[in-house]
Amino acid sequence: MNEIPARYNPKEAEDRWYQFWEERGLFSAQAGPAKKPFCIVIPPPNVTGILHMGHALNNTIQDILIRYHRMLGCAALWIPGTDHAGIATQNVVEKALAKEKLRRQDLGREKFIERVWQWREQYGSTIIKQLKKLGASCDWSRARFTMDEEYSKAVVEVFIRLFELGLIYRGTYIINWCPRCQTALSDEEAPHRELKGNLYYIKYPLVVGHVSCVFGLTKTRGPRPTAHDEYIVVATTRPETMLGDTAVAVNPKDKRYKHFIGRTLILPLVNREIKIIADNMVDMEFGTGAVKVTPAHDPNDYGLGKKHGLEFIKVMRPDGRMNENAADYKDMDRFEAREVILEDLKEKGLLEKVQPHQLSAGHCYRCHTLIEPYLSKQWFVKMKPLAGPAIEAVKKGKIKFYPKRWTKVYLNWMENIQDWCISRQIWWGHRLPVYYCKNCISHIDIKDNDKRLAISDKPKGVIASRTRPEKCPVCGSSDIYQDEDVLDTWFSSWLWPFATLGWPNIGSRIDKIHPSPSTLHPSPSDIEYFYPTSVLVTAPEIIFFWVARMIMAGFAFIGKKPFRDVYIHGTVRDIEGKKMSKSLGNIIDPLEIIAEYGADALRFSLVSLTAQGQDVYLSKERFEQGRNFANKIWNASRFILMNLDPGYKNEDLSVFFSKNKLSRINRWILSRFYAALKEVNRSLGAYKFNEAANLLYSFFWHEFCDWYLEMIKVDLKNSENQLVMYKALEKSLRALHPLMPFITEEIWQRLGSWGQSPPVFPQEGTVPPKLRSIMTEPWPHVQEQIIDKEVEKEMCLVFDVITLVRNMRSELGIPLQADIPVRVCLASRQKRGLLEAMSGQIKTLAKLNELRIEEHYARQEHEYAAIALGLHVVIPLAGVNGAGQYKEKLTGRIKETISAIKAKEAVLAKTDFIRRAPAEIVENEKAKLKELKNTLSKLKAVEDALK
RNA sequence: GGGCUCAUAGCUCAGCUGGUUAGAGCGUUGCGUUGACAUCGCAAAGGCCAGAGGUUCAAGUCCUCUUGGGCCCACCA
Repeated sequence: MNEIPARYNPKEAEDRWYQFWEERGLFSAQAGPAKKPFCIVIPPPNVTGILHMGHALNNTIQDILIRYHRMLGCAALWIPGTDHAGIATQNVVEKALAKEKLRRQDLGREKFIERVWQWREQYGSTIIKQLKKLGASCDWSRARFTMDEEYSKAVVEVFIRLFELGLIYRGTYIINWCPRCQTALSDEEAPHRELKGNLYYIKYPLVVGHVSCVFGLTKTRGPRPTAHDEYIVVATTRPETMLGDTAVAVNPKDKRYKHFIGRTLILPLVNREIKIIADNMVDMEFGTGAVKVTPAHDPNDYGLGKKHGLEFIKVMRPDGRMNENAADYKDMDRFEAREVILEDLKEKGLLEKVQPHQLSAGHCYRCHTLIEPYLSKQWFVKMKPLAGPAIEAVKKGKIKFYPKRWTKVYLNWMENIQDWCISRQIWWGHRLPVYYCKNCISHIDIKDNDKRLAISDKPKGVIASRTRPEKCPVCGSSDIYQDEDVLDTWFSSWLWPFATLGWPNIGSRIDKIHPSPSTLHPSPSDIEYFYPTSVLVTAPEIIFFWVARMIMAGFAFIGKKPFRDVYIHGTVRDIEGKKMSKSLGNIIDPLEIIAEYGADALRFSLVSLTAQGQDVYLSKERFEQGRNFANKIWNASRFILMNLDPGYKNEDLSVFFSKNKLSRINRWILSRFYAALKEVNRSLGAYKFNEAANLLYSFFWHEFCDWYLEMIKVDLKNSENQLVMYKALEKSLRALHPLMPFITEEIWQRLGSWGQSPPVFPQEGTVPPKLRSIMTEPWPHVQEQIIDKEVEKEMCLVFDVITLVRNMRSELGIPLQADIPVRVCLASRQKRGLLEAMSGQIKTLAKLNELRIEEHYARQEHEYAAIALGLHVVIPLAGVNGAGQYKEKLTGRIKETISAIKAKEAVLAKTDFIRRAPAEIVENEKAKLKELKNTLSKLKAVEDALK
């Protein structure tokens, strides 16, 4: 007991208590009618993930909510898990293979997938371990992985259902193609970024009559002098795609080009004839008003191509190199081809000019490679029908975003939703449950040399099936093969809130383990009980990827929303406002912070910095605040533990209260505790975590430690003080527990069962065998009747007097060692009584050897200095050398007070104010004026006394 | 092009539905080893709340515009 170290050592305590909680199964929650459900599903981190500050913030918030609700008596379930993260994981494993000089193709699909699973076995739980370090109280027994067998069933089920509803289709479209990952990506996976590019103006020669203008086609003959109508200049940012041009489009209203419509051009470098077409889509203002049309390499041009029946000529291979349609440029990389093509055009005099041009283009969200709009056959989900209920639910407030502004972002995206490209040309993921009968289907993949495309791809001979079909249901052939593609990772993530609760197997896990003995009150299944989940805590980046899609999936497959609230926290940035990222090298590693300052310090600092919806700017020093606070809690507790007398009885506080036995100071601290607690409840209920953190911080540090503990030091062994200091600490620990789970447990356990016999105090470094845990103790209940504004006001006066004396001492340069006598003069008899009653504490805290409390301020000889704040506090000035300085300050203060009085008088002189402002406010202002005047007269009296 | 967001003390930020003398942490300056804590205590200095208009009895707070940061979305050849 008396060997409590002066410094808290988080390292040792944290692992010990985490193990304690986990071994006792305190994280698990079960469906049952006795409690209210509270459920959060974790945003599943990637299996490849390592804990960064974003995770730390995200999971701290969730853990606070879970621990808070657990203490409130809910069945609080936090479902953890990881995401298989298709492309990201495949990339990681491929990198590992590359070290062995292997490509995945060398292994083959099956062997490669085996390797990924191996990798997952070895490294996949890294982030889970790290979450435990943070203190996350997830129910680990329910951990899910999006590639689990059970989970995969949900994925297949959803695919089949959508397919049967006609909401999944296959088609050939321009999609976002990453030439490095060599897969299609959804629009969300190809975020736009600013690029510094050029706008190239290229001359396309006109065919005159039926004979081509041949200039520029041979290298020997240079361009001949040109008349205006001999070529059309088009502007492009991607000249390499010109090889696939099949038209040039102009606006039909454009007078400059009207007479060219329908005429033929020669496509330079490949010498193909292309037509000039007219379309309203063409912006006359941009470039030259004439646009080259490349239907196979640009989404806009694709539309034009379909509309005008143009040819679709692909000039690139999936790896971003030019194909056989690219004439001399075959096998060149797309960027190399651009350079060479520009050189060639320049040489032929066909490059009119080059203009710097800012543009933005899609980049692969996994490897940041510039996306190539690429024509290919992919699978899509029709999203419009799914969006309807998801829009309505948010509009009607059934699902609420915190902060509110994200509602608009969500609705805007949902209302303009595009079909979702879900097929990926990678190996790691859920393979499409689609099979083809060789016999039935002439299933021709697009070859690079296909110039014409069948636009419609009706699924004839395509079988979508939950299990691999033995035979073709149409022709009976057994020559069946499965689609090679896998599904977008997010196609499994969007099922997370219900797939983790056992869908589509509705039977509850609990039912299986503990069959309900009573038919009257059968245990609800997990999904019945916990779904819809309570709140989703996530980052803004994945609103479209994940949040919106989960809402759609919830309505589509369960018929209910997946969660009530969505809390969107800010992005973690460095102190310069840059997003923390590995590549920028500005990472602050949460694990390093935990090692150095402790998980509680990390959690507290993070949360106290997170105003709702604002980004968090971090530097390492920020965590010192959390560490210092943990140390403060530790030391205040240490002090209490050292002074707690085991002989006293831990009685029920309400008995004390009802007898009105408690001293003013004790009533005050309890009142302040409950007042703060009430605010904490309100803050947590509104997801204002920084407010909750700061309320508890300032209560504990500045009220409990700085005032309360200092004051009761006067009479520590008093049984009432013993009781209240114990109670206030114990309750504070419980209120702090969701924020700082480890240190609160450590101290709470050391407090043991004080006052009960026999007291149990665990030894340092050991875990007591049968102890309860603070994490399953009830959250303190706000005792309204204990909140006492009168007592708070009274104590304010006491604090004012002490502060005033200290202030004067400091100003007058009277050292703290010197005990001095002080006179306090005030008219109110009641207040005098109050100060009289508290004089012991006042004398101690202000270091006085004498405190005289008088009714009237009687002017004395020079030996007194004084200052007023509705009362006179008088300090003898004899032998003090700071007096001159003090006089100056006094004059300043008088001036300030006079101007404050003038300002108030001006306000009160306005008839509009008296007439329109609420009476309460007017009264308030009048009272203030009176007090100011009172203060002024006292200040003046002091000034006189000093003369 | 559309939308969002921020601008408050030297620094990083709070400030809920408009109503005391605008707060905190860090930093700065004094003083301090007082029975837990120097990862501490006491005190102090420091703000025309970005700028300009407007609404109101009353504006850091609401509205409009301007300036300057940040972010998101868009079929910006």
